[in-house]
Amino acid sequence: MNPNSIGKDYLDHISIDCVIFGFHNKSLRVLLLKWKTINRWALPGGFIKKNEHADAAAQRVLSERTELSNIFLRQFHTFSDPDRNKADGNLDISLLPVRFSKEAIDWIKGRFVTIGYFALVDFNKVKPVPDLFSEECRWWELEQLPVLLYDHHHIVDAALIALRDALQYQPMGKYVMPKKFTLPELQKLYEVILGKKIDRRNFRKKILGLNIIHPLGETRKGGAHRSPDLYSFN
Amino acid sequence: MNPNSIGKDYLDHISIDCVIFGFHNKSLRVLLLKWKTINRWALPGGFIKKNEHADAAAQRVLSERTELSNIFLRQFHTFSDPDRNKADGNLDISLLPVRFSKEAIDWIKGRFVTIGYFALVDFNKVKPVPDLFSEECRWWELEQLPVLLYDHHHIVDAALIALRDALQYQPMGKYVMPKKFTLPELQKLYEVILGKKIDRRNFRKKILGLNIIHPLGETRKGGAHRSPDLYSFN
DNA sequence: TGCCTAATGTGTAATATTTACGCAATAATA
DNA sequence: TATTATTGCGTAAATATTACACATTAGGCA
Repeated sequence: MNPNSIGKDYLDHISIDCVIFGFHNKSLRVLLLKWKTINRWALPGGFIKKNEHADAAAQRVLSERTELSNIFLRQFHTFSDPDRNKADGNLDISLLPVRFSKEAIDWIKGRFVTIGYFALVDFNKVKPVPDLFSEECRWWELEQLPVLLYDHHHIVDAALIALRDALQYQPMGKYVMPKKFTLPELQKLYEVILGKKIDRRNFRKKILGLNIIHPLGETRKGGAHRSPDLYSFN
Repeated sequence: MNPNSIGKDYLDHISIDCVIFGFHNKSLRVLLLKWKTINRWALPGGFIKKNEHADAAAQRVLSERTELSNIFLRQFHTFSDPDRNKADGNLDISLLPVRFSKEAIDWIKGRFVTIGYFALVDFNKVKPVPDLFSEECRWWELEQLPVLLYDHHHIVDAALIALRDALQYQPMGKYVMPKKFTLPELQKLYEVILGKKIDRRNFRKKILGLNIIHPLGETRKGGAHRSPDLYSFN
């Protein structure tokens, strides 16, 4: 994003925000940005070009932050509380990057209706990249998020609920699991998303019955006990 | 809405559109507006005031069109195709109401990202009221919609899918059925929303098991055969 | 080397939910 | 009063979900 394009090339008062989910070490994570100067963590987001689809804008933000393309992306809700950017009362966005013009700063400080998306990515393939507003981009465990900018924590909560609902219909493990994985690993993913324990044996039966994964004939070595079989999505 | 407030009191490039569902004579219906001059039917919609929540804007539009308050309302998707208002290539919005200023007409002709809501109302309680752009407001059977403005037909389709999904989780008959109704009537509602036939006896078992309705001890007279019992939602 | 431990793979039984369908009761019509 | 079509009520079959027993395996350790 070009600092000079702020407030000119984009639609006014509309933004998109992405809750990017990854899975690593048995825990669900989201990719966050640390905003400059104000030192607050926030969701990756951006604006919509005057002739751009919001989905395209989200996909653009996603590729910029992760260096991935063709990411699983789904719009889940639009947040329009007129005071949603005032949740942080003591926060002055104008302290942000100095290279913005006064007009651009006024533009950014205005009200934004934001379209929320959630994305699913392979944790191992992501190369986190900060944007113009941020100095750092990294994964956070969903269970241990820092204080977030504005209403972003609320957006994350809503995204998780949307993901949970979606998982009932559509098996989306494909987008978050690495190429090779074990059934216990996949089960853990389901457990953290659904927020409940699942019986090993029933889970196996269910997933294998869906015919969406196949065994590779290999096992994951190195564990303390019996080596679990490795699978891949079809 | 005051014609002079167009393009001034509202957020630019953002609108809301409502798919208002009603149920009458065994069929699902939506409330549509016939736009002046261009004579095309469209969804009731409106703009968001500069300090207004989109939900409030939708509720406002809803009460204006139906003369009802406290309507069941749910946001389901935001439509952002930059060309969505160009689907009607030969349509010139500027032919619309003469009392708008040139600025207002330019504003309206611009791109709009629209937040889609669906609403459930009691058909019998609605008094359809046209808005500033329209000369008529009336119900249309979902199965026999006319050609709609822009991408509104697509919005209706998406709303129906959202309603269908929601009905699985939450019994929403309460909002569309009249105070007194029979089980076969309620069943028909489910059938038209879900798009499939349901077994009478299983439907009865399921609904009664939910403990959301109670018999009134009366029956609906006048039918050609056995009079069905009347129920109300709790 | 061989036992212990804990996790995985496989199977089966119990339970709950969904689906299918038979039959009696009833109200208008002829 | 018989006919007909629809409603109310009940039961059985099929399917899906849940619970749980037991054998297999790999590393740890004596």
